Amino acid sequence: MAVSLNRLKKRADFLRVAGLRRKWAAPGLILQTAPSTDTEMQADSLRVGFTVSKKVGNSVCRNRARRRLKAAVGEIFPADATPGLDYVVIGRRDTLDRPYSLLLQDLRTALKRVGALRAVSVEAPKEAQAEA
RNA sequence: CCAGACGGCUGGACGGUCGCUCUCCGGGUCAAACCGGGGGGAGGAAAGUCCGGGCUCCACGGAAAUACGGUGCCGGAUAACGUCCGGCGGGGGCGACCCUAGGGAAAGUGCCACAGAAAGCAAACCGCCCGCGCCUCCUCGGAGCCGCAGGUAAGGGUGAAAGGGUGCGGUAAGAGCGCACCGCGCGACCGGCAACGGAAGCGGCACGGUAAACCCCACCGGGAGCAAGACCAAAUAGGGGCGGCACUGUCCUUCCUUGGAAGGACGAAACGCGUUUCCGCGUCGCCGCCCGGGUCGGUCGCGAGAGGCGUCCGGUAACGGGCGUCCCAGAUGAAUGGCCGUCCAACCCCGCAAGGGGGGGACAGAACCCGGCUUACAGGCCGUCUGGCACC
RNA sequence: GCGCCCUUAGCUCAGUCGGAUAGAGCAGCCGCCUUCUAAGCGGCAGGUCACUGGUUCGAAUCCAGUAGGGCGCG
Repeated sequence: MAVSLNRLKKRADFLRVAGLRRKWAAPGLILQTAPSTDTEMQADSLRVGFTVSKKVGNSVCRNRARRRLKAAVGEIFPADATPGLDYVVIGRRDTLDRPYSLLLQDLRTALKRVGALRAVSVEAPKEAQAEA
């Protein structure tokens, strides 16, 4: 079943997700997660935010990196990401040149290593919460 | 054909698939959400934010002045400009053409290091020369050393710059002292709207440079910026009003009908929490409705414009005018794309060549809008012109 | 959107209302001292003064334009 995606927009949310330090750095991207604080959110939805800093390049490069990440998230998250969490995807310099198939793999492994991959069953989020 | 100068245009193409945003139509809904279909969707620089405007708010009696900042040959264009066009002066190039912050230094002040005698008003270090004095030599005419008083700016030397240059005359030596030419200053008059150009004649020549040093003169500038500004408006906590329920004691003040109402102070009680007594903490009415300020959020501002294209007319041109035609991005953690395929260029390699292989698009992303400037940029195309070579 | 500042040796900074050799400390190299090292002493080298133009006789300094970096306000 698919999950509906919402956008993370507040600076405070980004800081909160980064502050939990639950992250995985893949060659093409970095993924951070945290339990969502949005109580009104529905059970089958999640929130994603994107960060591409000036280290990546000028505005054309940053825009392109963010669009590729958006496309990758739109392809993978509805089926494979655990709902009820907030995610932050951070672009790197290699996001621009990395082949798209590898970028998708990066996102899957990042979801797995961060403990938010739905295909690994329901155990993973509990472990993650226990660690936190 | 080679080399070069100037101006303009362009800034990959096609297809598949999955998406985003705005809008229109149809369906759907109380209204939305949503579904289907059609259409629009980054740039010449969107950039830097260096100027000029529109727009909005604030301030202000029209405004002027001071301070501060800016501009700075002349004329024109323009809403305006530090922009553009045309012209002038100066410099560079064989040339097409290019560069040029280019007002005022006799309004005043400052500075011109080192070197040099002297650096801004004339002055005189080594020199040169006349005269006088002393001494020496002597072919008895003079020559030389030293000193004193003067005359000089030719020569030497310093410097970025030393108060016109060259030649002839002249003189004790010299000197615009005189003359010729060149330069310089003033300049009647002529041409030009002007900047400026030409120029008879006059002047023996003075008035160094620096204003991107202070400054003077002329002109321009009120301040802030779409996060401007306007509107709608949640939860929570304050403020105000109305109504209902509850309302224990003492004291004080005020008002009115034995009693009650309003406000204030004090303590207690009550209620809630900590299991209870004790003790501690919290509450001083509670509930409902309405009003106002205001935050998150949302809507407007927000794209028909100093607009694009075509054509005609005026103007050397910048530009202006008439007519016709078109509607051409509107996001807000921020859309305009992700992926795949084919092809055409740059570029690299092999080859004398035809060709073959690799490779993969430059700079760069709207944020209220417009006019410029500046900066970045793989390349491609077009036009005008200059110099040279060859041929007719 | 608006306002301001900085760039000088490998590093941290002087010099910034113009004047000819651009300085200081640390670091580096050489020598002295010491059994050796550190410290100390003496010496040496090291600079397109961010870049490009311009003004001036003369520019790190003044002016203009770029590039990079930093700060502040809403």
